[in-house]
Amino acid sequence: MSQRVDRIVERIRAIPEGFVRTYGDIDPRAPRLVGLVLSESHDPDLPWQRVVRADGSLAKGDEQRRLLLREGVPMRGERVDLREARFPPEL
DNA sequence: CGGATGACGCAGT
DNA sequence: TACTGCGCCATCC
Repeated sequence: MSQRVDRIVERIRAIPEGFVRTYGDIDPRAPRLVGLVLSESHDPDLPWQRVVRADGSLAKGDEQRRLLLREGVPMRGERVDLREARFPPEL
């Protein structure tokens, strides 16, 4: 796989429990690729539920919502409260 | 070598 | 807030 994909996987792995990051935080130039990687990966150690859209909405609906609530991620309705739960993007 | 396609982002309306 | 259009990058055809 490309090193770009490796970087994406690394960054997803690095998201701590109770926090989330957006597709754009993980790869600003290719957010859609982030989604593709997640959809293809079957790795149980990849915390896929911690990757959300830029507005806090969830790509995987209810299941994702349950998992996030279970690890204490603050929600506002159907979306994650990013002001509280966003893990800082690297500069 | 185009063209379409995704767990998307952003600006404009 | 919702919807639209266009940009983005690796892949697949």
